[in-house]
Amino acid sequence: MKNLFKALNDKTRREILELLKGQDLTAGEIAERFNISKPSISHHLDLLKRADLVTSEKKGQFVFYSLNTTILEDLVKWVINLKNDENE
Amino acid sequence: MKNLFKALNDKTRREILELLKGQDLTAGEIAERFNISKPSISHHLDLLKRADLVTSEKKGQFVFYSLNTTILEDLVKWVINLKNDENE
DNA sequence: TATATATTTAGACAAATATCTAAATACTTT
DNA sequence: AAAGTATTTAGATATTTGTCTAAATATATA
Repeated sequence: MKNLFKALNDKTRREILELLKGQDLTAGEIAERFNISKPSISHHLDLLKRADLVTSEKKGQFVFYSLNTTILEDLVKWVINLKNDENE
Repeated sequence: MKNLFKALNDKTRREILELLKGQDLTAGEIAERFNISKPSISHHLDLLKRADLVTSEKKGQFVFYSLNTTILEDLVKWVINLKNDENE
């Protein structure tokens, strides 16, 4: 959970996730969408990967990134637990 | 959303929310549960309040804090949106 | 093989963050 | 009114974080 909350606590990273919602993209394609250097984007992608929010696959010289939403189930569970037990 | 993600990105603050799940507590009672100074806890409570995750009410010299989970609905919506549109 | 393209790694730096102690503020009690 | 309790505010400091440029690595192509 620690890595998950950390990864989500950045606007750029959240926007990357939203970009990947529609399609898989290469690191370069992702970087194009932001006014941020490629190394910085690479760093954000690394954090997203550590949080298991994205997966990556190398194809030739490109690295394709994909959204992985299964991990978000844990977040929803955490929230629901907080809401449900509130009045017990 | 910015304040919400920020507030949740800290173990102590998440634990404060879990404490408040069962009952309202004063700032001092919350501080007792952690090996952290009262001013630091006060600061955490301030961040939680800014994120609208807790509300506070002064009663005499005490300040009671309560959990507010309604704001978490926004978080769940954000997650669900990310999950749902994934393959459209 | 040499050069170009894609991406990551390394190192530096400024800004943000979590923590502390000391002091200020607010309320209660003697 | 003075002293005690509860909480917050202020200011300092070490750590973490987001960003950059330069360099390294990996793959493709001429």
